[in-house]
Formats: sequence, structure tokens, C-alpha cells
Amino acid sequence: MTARPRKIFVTCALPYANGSIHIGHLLEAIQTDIWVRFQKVRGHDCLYLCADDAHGTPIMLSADQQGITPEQLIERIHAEHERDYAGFEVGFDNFHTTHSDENREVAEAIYARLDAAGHIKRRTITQFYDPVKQMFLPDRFIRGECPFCHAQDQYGDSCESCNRTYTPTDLVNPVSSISGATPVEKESEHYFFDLPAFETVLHDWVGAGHLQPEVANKLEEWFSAGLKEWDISRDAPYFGFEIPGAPGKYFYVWVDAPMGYFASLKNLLDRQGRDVAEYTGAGSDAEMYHFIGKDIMYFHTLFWPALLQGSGHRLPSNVFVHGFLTVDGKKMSKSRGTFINARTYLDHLDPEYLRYYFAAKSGSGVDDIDLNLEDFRQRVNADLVGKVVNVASRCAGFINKRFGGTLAAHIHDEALLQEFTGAGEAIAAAYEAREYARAVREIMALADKANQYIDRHKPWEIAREDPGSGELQQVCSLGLNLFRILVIYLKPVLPGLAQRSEEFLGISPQTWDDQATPLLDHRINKFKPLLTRVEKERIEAMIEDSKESLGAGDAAGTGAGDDAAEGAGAGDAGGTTAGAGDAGGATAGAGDAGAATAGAGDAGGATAGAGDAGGATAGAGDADNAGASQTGADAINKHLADDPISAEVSFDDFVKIDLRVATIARAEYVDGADKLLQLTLDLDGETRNVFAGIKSAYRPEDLVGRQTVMVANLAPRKMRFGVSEGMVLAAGPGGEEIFIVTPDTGAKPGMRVK
RNA sequence: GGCUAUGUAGCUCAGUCGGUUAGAGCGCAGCAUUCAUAAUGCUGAUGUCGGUGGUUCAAGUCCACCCAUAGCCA
Repeated sequence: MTARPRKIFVTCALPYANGSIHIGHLLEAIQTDIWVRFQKVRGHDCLYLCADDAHGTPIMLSADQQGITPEQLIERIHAEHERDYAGFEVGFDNFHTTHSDENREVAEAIYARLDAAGHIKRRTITQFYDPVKQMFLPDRFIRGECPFCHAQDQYGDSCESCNRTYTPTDLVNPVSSISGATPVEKESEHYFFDLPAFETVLHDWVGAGHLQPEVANKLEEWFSAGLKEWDISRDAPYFGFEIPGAPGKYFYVWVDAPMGYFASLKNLLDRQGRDVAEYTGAGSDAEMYHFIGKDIMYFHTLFWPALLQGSGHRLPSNVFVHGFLTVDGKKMSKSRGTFINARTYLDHLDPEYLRYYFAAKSGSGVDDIDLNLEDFRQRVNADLVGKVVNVASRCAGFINKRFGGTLAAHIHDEALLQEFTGAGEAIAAAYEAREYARAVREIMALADKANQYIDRHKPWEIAREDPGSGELQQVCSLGLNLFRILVIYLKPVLPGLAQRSEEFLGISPQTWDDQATPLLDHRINKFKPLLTRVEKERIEAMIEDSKESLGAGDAAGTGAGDDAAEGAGAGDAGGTTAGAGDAGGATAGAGDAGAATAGAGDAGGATAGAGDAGGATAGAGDADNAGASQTGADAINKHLADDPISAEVSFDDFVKIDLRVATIARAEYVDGADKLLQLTLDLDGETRNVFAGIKSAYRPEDLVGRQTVMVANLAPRKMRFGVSEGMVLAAGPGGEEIFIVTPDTGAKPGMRVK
């Protein structure tokens, strides 16, 4: 059945290195993993590659906000991503990063060939520029009034309210969402990739007929609309690779993101002393597949193949596009607790439940997939525990107790066994075609047959009448053999269950073809529950936890360092930060439709999540445009949006900050300072001189005698007007909106705040 | 706004080229059973196939429009 081993290279979309992995990402990673594991168990040479998408404006700003370098940020996220994928048994052969030497090499090599072939054009364009932050603004970082419907606070590229698209310069009263400044138009030379030159090649590639029909339809629409040149450069400051020979110009994140597939492969093959060209070269005999979400088709079916063609590489064998994930019929939502991070899930539930459920609902189309939590529980319990594992459970006892754990040497019902082994090819065909739901349906139909068989022969009755009966041994032995076949068929989906079952049966790791060889006169081990039921309470607890991770931010404020565990929370709620939303949407996050309008806006910046469920798709990482409509935005308020919650800190870090109640003993203007007031703070005897930037909101005479809270152990800082020995706590965006913190009545100067 | 998809029992889905009475699993009801992680087996009820109109001897299936949902508009 398994003829000549195929040589296959598979990728899933790269998660953006700006936030945590969530169940949307996992839908894609698991669908891909199932396909890869299927190929491997069938004996093919299949490599599964992924990487973090680590470049772009959102990451740069996010790191900036957290007070760390982009390198530090992406390193931290990389470790978290790797751990979370592994937790779901996603078996990457390599998980690399686009911010790597390999990727720089790949990007520069491809660019050099494109440029030499005349596929790169240079042109000066006008763009919005933030005069305060001194940087060009991606569309998603500009907000203003929609030129069509006049909804307030819309993104620079499209309106959440009326859904129309436009350019940032069309906005009424545009504002930079980074600094709040009014952006100015400024010229800059940009580099463009000549996509239209590849129309014929791309059209042929699409016409070859291997793409999904829905995808081909969408591409036809794009072709008829006409391909346009693609702006592939961004001006400094930008976190990415500088374009060779173009100081201050960087590759747009979407240029080097798909190249990360090659870089990850190269990183792996270099270690094995092999040449990446055997997979990527124009004459490669390997198959190459990309699994992606439907939101990033343009990049993978047009830009990427064109870049490959133009630089003398092979084209993808296919691009498998999937839909998005919804939870209980709606986009993932933080307020509903359905924006579930990978880590939060793992804190409560077995990853194989989710793998099975996703498999049971995945087809080869681009339809969205709904995680219906009640259906999830019932389905997993009924199918896996009630049907599959139950087959082993109801046979094992007899074999172990009555026959010393030894299986019969004879097949009790040859025809039934034949039926099971004979189903293998149809199931394999379903896996191969990514029709996992069909594969699962057929496997479960077999499981029903196994249970019916046991029911028909009633081993418990034979045992009562004739405890040592050969028939009893044969019936239960066949039951276990049927179970073994079911588990082999499920192995791509449930590697963990397969491994535990192999241990129970006392057999080596099984391949697909092993299903044809029954276990006869074979010694098995004691049976232990292989999989436990999904408890309703566990699901509820997970949802609760997901809700909490949104609030994690405030918690931090109140000093609750407790649930440090929810790193995840930090990740998305705050962590994701600014750009994320926009950007990336790319990565997706979930947005809560409801909140969309208002929230969306804000979300923009913030948060995270904006995006949609689909995040699944991940990969993107697009700083400016791509993420566009992804925003959904959750019901996150404006302040969180404008000023996302910082990276999580440990309790130990928190207690390092010594906050004290202080009385403002003196307050006065500072000669020559626009924003500062000089305060003398009394900490019960000890006084501190502090310069506070609150002049725009307070008059000195209104402050004297008031209590506030200060950071008492901040390193003294020398300023133009003297040494400042601490900081006063205050909230607000600035200007007249600054509010100093005041303790409740009764607090005494010098008391520690904790 | 334009485009590409999706909409079938309470839930999740399958329905090929238009062709008897529209299917499965779960859930539900009844019965049986007690080997098994309250698991299993048998029987049964449940649908204006999103809506309206059209083509046809015949429409879940084809066409038009509308509604809802998702994505894309680089």
C-alpha cells in the first residue's frame, strides 16, 4: 500500500511573535500536524516546519512599550510558543524564527535575484508620518473619521462601521494612534515588487487545478481585478532586515515572513549537513505544502509564488486553505471567555480532546469550524471514551484475569477482522485529502461494529458458564485486535492515546501497515484507563480562567501577583500590545463582533486581539495593511487600547517597588520648565524632592497638604532643574487629564502601599 | 460598497449528475444488558432543507433577488 516514500515539506502559518498562541492558531497547527503525522505513519519522508514571525512595526512598538528590545521580546515569545505547541503534540521538525541568520540569507538572496532580473521598481510615494514619534505610520496606526459614513475613530484603511475601504489621507481629522499627534504627509522612496509581470505564470499555476475550488475562484476574482505592484519596503525605524544597498529601507514584514519557511528548513538541514535546495530549488522533486487561514491567501497564492518564480525557486505543490474558528457559534471573545489561550486550555484539559474534536469537524474546504463546547464534551466522551477506549476496557479484564494476559492464537471472526483492515485504504484516502471528519466518521462506525460484536458474543456470559473457555479468550482477543486497529487509524489525531495503547498492548510503535498483522498468542499488560472523560466543570473553569486573563491587567494594578500562571493572559490582554491589534491582526485575535464598532477602534491599538478568531491563521504579522479588516476588537475600553497592559512581572519583581504614602509639603513652579512642578514630599520625617510632570493639570497651591503615593526607592535622577528623588503616581493621558493618586482617608505618611 | 464562501433535525454535520418516503452521530424517549471509565446493544420521535420568486414532468440540489454569518479588497 505504501509505495515509494514521498519527500514532503509542510508548513503551517507563522504565529506573530507578539502574543500568545490561542486555540485559533491551534486549529491550523493541529490540522497540519494530523496530515504530517499521517504521512509519517504511512512511511513517507515528511518534514513539518514553522517559525515565529518576528518582524514589523507592532513588535517594535510592543517591545518599546515594555521597555525591552525587540530581540528580547521575540526571544521570550519564541520560548512560550514552542512550549505551547509542544503541549498540544504539534510535532514540528523545527520551530525557528524569521529574525535569524538563515532568513536574512534567504531574503537577501531572493531579493538580489529579483532585483537583477528587473523585478524591483523604485518610486517615491507620499505617506502619513508621525512628527512626534518620527516614523511613517502604517494604515492601522492612523485613526480618524470615516470619509463616507463619518463614523468616529476608524482605522486608516477601512471603516468598521460602513465597511468601506479608503486610504489614510481620506480620513477626516486623522490622528496617530501611537503618539496622538496629527500626522503629516511626507515623501519617501519605496521599493516595489513587479507582481503584474507574473500574471501569466500565476494564472497557469492556479489553472493547473490543484488548488481548492473556492480558492481558485477567489484568485480569478483577483486576476480580473488586475494585479498591482507590491510595496515591499518600509522606512526606518523598523524591526526587520535592511534591504541590501538601501540604507534606512527595510523589507516589509510580509516579504520575509514566508521566506521563514525556507529559513526554518535551512536551519534544520544545515544541522544535518544537507542542502535546502533539494526542497526549494527549481528542479526539486519534493512536494511542498502550506497550510494557511483564508485571510492570508493573497500572500500565499500570489506574492509568494511570484517571489519564488522570480528568484528561480520551485512553486508550492499546493496551498491548503482552511476557515476560521468560532466558539459556540461566535467569534472568540475575551469578555465571554472564549478567547482561549493554549496555556489556559492545557491548565484544564487534555490536548487530545481538542485534537479529536478539530479532526471530527475538519474537511478540505474553507468553511469555518465551530467549537461548540457542549458538543465538544459529548462528542469526546461518547466517541473516544464510550466507543473506542471502551472496546479495550471491556475485553482486557477477561484476558488478564482468566488467561494470564495472553491473547488467543486464533482469529474468532475472520470476516470482521477483514472488514476492519479493509477499511484502511478508504480512511487513508480521507486523511490524504484532508477530509478528517470523514476519516473519523468511518473509524467511529468501525468502533460501533466492535462494540456490537462484543455485545453479540457476550463474553460475560461465557465467563459465567465456562471461565476457561477458548471462545471467551478468542472473543476478547479479537476485541483487542480491533481496538488496536482503531488506534492505528486514529494515530495521526491521537498520538498520545496511541502511545499509551501500545504500552498496554506490549507492542512497538505501530505504523499504518501494521494494522494488517493481528496480535496472536501475544502477551499484553495490565489495563489502565487510557483516556478519561471530559468533565463539564473543567470546561467551565477554563472559560472562567479565560475571562480572568482579560482582567489580569487590573489585577496587576492592585498588586495581585497571585495568578502568575496566567502568563497567557498577560500575553494577550496586554501583551499583545499595541500593534498587535493592528498589525496584525495578523495574528489574529479574536474580536468580539458586538463590540466591534467602538471597541474596534481602540482595539486597534491595543490589543491584542483584535483580529478574529481565525487568528488561526496567524502567520501574518502584517504591520499595516493585511491585518486590516481583522480587527474585531473586543470589548476592551479605550484606555487599555491606547495604553496596553505591560508584560507580566513576577511578584518578586513587583515587591521591589517600594510605594509610600506621602504628604505634599510644598509645591511650586519650576523656572523654565514647561511641564514640571517641584514637590517636596513628606514621608513622616524624611522628605524627598520630586519633579513631577503635572503642571498642565494642577496648580501648586491646590496640591499642598494633599496626600499621594510615591515610588520611594526609584533611583534618583538628575534633571536640568535638580535631582528628582522619586515619582508620584498619577493616571491619565496627559494635558489637563492627569490625576494623581490619593490614598483613602486615614492613611499616614510613610505607610507602605502594597 | 464590491467580491468569494456558508446557511439541512435540539446540537454537530453528510447529502454525487436535479429523480421514490431527506440521512448519520450526539442528545432525547422506551426497552434490554451489567464485561466495561453510569460505558454497551435494540427500538423510536423529531425537519416549511435561511426567505421570496422563477426554470422544470420533477428542486435541498439549477437561476434571480433578499436576509444572516465569515473572509478578502493587496
